[in-house]
Amino acid sequence: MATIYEVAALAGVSPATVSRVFNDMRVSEEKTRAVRSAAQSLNFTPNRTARSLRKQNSEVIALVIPDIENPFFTSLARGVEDRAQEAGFSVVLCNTDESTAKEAKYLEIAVSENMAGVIVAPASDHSDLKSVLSRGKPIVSVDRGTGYDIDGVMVDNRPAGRAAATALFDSGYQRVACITGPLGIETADERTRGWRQTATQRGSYPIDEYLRHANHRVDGGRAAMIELLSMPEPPDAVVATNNLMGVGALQILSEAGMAPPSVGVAVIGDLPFTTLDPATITLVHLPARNLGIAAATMLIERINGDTQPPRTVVLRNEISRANIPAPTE
Amino acid sequence: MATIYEVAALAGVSPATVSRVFNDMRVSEEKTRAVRSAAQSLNFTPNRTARSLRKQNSEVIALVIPDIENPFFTSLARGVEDRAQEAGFSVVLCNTDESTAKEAKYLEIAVSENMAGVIVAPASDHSDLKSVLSRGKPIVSVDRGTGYDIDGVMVDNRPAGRAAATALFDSGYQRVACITGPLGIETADERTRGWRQTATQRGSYPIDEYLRHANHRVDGGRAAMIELLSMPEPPDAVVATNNLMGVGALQILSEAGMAPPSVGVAVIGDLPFTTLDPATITLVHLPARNLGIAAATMLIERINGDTQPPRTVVLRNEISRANIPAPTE
DNA sequence: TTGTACGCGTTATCAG
DNA sequence: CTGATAACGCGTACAA
Repeated sequence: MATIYEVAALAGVSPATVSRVFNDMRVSEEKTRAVRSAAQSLNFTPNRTARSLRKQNSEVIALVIPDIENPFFTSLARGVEDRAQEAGFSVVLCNTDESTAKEAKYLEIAVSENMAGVIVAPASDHSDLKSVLSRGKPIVSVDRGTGYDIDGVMVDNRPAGRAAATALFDSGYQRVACITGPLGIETADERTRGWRQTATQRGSYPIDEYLRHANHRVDGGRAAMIELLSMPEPPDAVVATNNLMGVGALQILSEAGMAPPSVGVAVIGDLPFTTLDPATITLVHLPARNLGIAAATMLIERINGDTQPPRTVVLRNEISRANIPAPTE
Repeated sequence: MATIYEVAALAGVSPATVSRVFNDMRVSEEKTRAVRSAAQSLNFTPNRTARSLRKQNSEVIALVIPDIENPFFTSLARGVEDRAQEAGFSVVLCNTDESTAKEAKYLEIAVSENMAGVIVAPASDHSDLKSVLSRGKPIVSVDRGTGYDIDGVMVDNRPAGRAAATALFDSGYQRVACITGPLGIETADERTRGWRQTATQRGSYPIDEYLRHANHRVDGGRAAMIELLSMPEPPDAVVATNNLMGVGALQILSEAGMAPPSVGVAVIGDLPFTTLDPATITLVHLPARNLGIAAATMLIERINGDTQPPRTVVLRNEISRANIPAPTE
């Protein structure tokens, strides 16, 4: 691996001049050409580690997410990437697998690798961001809150929960259950509250018996749906507070021959890889990609020196509502 | 951000000793404690950039993939991560968006950030890996070949194409079309050859008229399926050579009221987020996660100094065959 | 415009 | 076992 010294020697200039060529500083035409051709023939590339050590920063931003197998987060990642590319940043993804330990490790890596900044979708509401904050690195949270006073971009979760439940009641369903995520994950908790609010208003059944906590994946949704179906008086509709659990619930219903609209289903999030008839199911769309774009935009502003007080931006979500009457009992 | 010097000063030892403490070298009990508590109170963490510059390597491996929104690759990523974690490596993901330019950039970053090695699922069959190879960095390719003589792990693509087509003919379908990826992507080309072989043997129709090239995503599958359906004599079955195009084809068929088994569908790859009845559709399962595990295993061997000649391992895939007779015409 | 020389934070070498 | 010191490869005052 060639260094600027070797390039300098070959080009007959000083190392500093080589450095200048690769940093767009004033260098005469002539020497520039000499340096470039020398670099070419040695196939030299500036060593980012050294550069980063010297300049105390780099052009890459870290995106830390809890589940890389969830299309919601990959879509968010695309948003971040697209925005970052425009601004000349590269982005590396770190998957925490919903573990605050792995999360802490990746955050640690991000700062000690001198990355320009980090965007984190926290694994839980007690994620530890101190390693980043104490170093004054720019950071913004997406999707979930953190308990720290930092930039963040979220969706309005409670209204999403309300919208999902309301759509189901409006269609004529009577007992609307809810499959939600683990306790301590803000998005799940808030969506659940939204569901509970409207269920309390519009339903006349023991609401909290129809609430199930599951892991945020397909198998969680499956297990919860099975439980619900085995109740003495099963629900006739269900709200899933994220996409994957929605898929799980739908799978179980399909396998039981109770696919919508036989049992009503509303999902908060998108189902990009299904072949379902969109008319039979209520989707509360989450703007995952825009979440990523917004987060990247804020982060880049901070990296460029923006110093205003922390902001939280809330993106609206839109419902694509099924208008299927529930089957009369 | 504290340095070993500050820690050393506070602990009353030399910087070298601090370094030794953080590298598990022989240091007396006493000084070790002093250093640790000093480090604690300064909340010091070794600077990875400096360490990496000095040691000329790091503990992170780069995984470069063409489409982070494709569940096949995220599943592969999980395999890589799980294996890497065990061995004490962290992995960062880089999304090339099927662009050899972005790919080259990320490979460049990987080497110039002194990463331990890279696993790449090449964006095309003329991907440029020179930046990595010329530096002697360990590298292994997954899923797709490269034209370089390096370690690789693949699936047996042609048999997969044959299996998909065969299952459809066996079910009684007559005109089996094929929706495949862009030319120049080895996996797609090979699977197409497999389809063509059996179609030539078992079909009596102008085979190549029933071949469509599409991008590797859902919209590609949709567009291709629409084209096929608008033929004067449409196919009565179709092979999709990857998961996303399969989803696209299925969406169009569902929307047209021609869902399987009305029109036969075989997909090479898995459909993790569908709610389809698995019995109506033929899946040639691809061991994405195992691909990742195998690749990571090989890479780590190289990182640890293994120096045998490059190997290619081929993973078998298994068919989950639908046994639905085609509707009689 | 160009060159010299120092430092970014660590680890490795060499004495002690 | 411990300490001083020289790299690792680059960017940037400072001087010319």
